[in-house]
Amino acid sequence: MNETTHDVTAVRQAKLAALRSEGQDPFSAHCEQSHSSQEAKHVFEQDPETLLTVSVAGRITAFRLMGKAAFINILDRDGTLQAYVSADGLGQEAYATFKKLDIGDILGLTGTLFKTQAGEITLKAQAYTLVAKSLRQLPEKWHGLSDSEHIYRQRYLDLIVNQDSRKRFQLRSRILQEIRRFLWDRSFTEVEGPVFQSIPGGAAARPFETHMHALNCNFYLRISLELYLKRMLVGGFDRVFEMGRVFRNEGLSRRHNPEFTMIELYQAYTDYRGMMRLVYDLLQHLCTQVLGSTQVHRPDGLAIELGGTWREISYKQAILEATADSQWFSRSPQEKLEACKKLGIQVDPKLQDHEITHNVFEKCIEPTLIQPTFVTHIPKELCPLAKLNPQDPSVLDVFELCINGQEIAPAYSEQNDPFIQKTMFAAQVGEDIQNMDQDFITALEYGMPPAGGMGIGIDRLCILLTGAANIRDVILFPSLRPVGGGGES
RNA sequence: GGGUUGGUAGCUCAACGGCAGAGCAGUGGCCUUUUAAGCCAUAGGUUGUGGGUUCGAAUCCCUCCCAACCCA
Repeated sequence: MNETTHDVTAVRQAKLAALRSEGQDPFSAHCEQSHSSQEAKHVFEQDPETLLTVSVAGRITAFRLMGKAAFINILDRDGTLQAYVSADGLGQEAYATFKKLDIGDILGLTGTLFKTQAGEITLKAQAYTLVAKSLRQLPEKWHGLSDSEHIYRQRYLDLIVNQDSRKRFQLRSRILQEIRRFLWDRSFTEVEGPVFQSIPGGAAARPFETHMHALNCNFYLRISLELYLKRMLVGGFDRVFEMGRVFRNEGLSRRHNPEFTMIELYQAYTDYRGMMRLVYDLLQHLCTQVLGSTQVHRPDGLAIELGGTWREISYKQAILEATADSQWFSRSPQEKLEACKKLGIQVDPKLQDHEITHNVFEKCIEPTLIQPTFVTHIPKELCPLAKLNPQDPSVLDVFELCINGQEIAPAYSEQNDPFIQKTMFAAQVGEDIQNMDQDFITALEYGMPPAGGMGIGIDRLCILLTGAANIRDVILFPSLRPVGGGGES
């Protein structure tokens, strides 16, 4: 190398050019992978005597060169494998070329397995193929990447060098897999509703708007999965679920990303009580199948126990306890606002009566619900899609499952009376009658079976189960402002 | 939207008004059981951006950009 040795990219491009001039393809398409790193270790442990030839492939993450031999670490989908590469094994000529490889290059390696003096299962290389020359320098091996912006913008680097991150996203995939398996085992059908909706229903949230040229009209991105899954109930799919992305054009925070993943499921001929059992069983399934434990730990070390019996409390009871006021629900809005001040929470005085109470729930109660808690029977004003409780028609036959100070899963006895549903919608949309999903009412008029329904925030569930501190730690590519501050102000 | 903190070599971090440094990575050597390999040598900087104060600015002040945390 010459005067440009300080520029790593230039050095590597020179190496690339040298390989090409020798007639080698630095991006060879051919590479055999008979075993992953962990599979290779496993077969060796099963039978250390037989000299089995294996082919592994992956990225060089460490290069320890010692004259006529070198140890390298190869990173692949399930971990790392050490390889021992020597002039003896490869031949003088191939070894001379091998020595010029870099950390970051992707290789295929073929050889036999052995155990080093230090006891590590290692591949003794007989041949290698360079399949991708890396032209850029990887982040440091020991500290990895720690700059959060860098981690989110170039997640691929985070995944290469930060093993915690790699494991967390593998765990997320396992969680999704086991949720599906759990529901498939209970005869649920997975379906897919529309992302573009002319009336974004099923929740109260500010939607994203977009224009569809083919139909020359505006659509919203869905904010919930609910109304189309209920149409599936009408259509006779009496156990359905959808797991997918929903979009809410609201704030970003430690707990919110504008696009996030939800699962919603609907089971006919049951109710919110059935959903309680289902979500409990689901969490037990995830604990045993994915975590191997019913206990999870937050970043601050606090333990959350997901086994055993979960606490259940009614919304009203929770409010009475939090406010220490047995007459709370007969107080005037002014009295409630005064009480909120004493509780130390800021509440917008323009809010309606039930919204003031709900502020108490969100700010004083929900954050304290660390261990799993079913909060049942929320006031009817908070949701238009659930059935009223027959004994107390001011509340709904619903629960919100709270864990880790967050709402993880709301579930309802679903409203299937088209007259009540229409009244509830009308109260919600007020004058904006065109914002009512009339086709949904029509569907209910054909008859929807009684059903229990539930939504689970997958990202929050992953935060809980992986012990993550931030929603961005469980979303591969979280929403960020484009580099250079693109877009309007 | 408000407040706080941060942005320095490829990465992780020092320097906090007076010559911009270290470790790893890189480059050139030595080294056939290492594993944050080791030893010797060596290159690498428009200190996020634009302005200001100053004899002198990475450092102090202001604008803007990006991010994190807290609050709304």
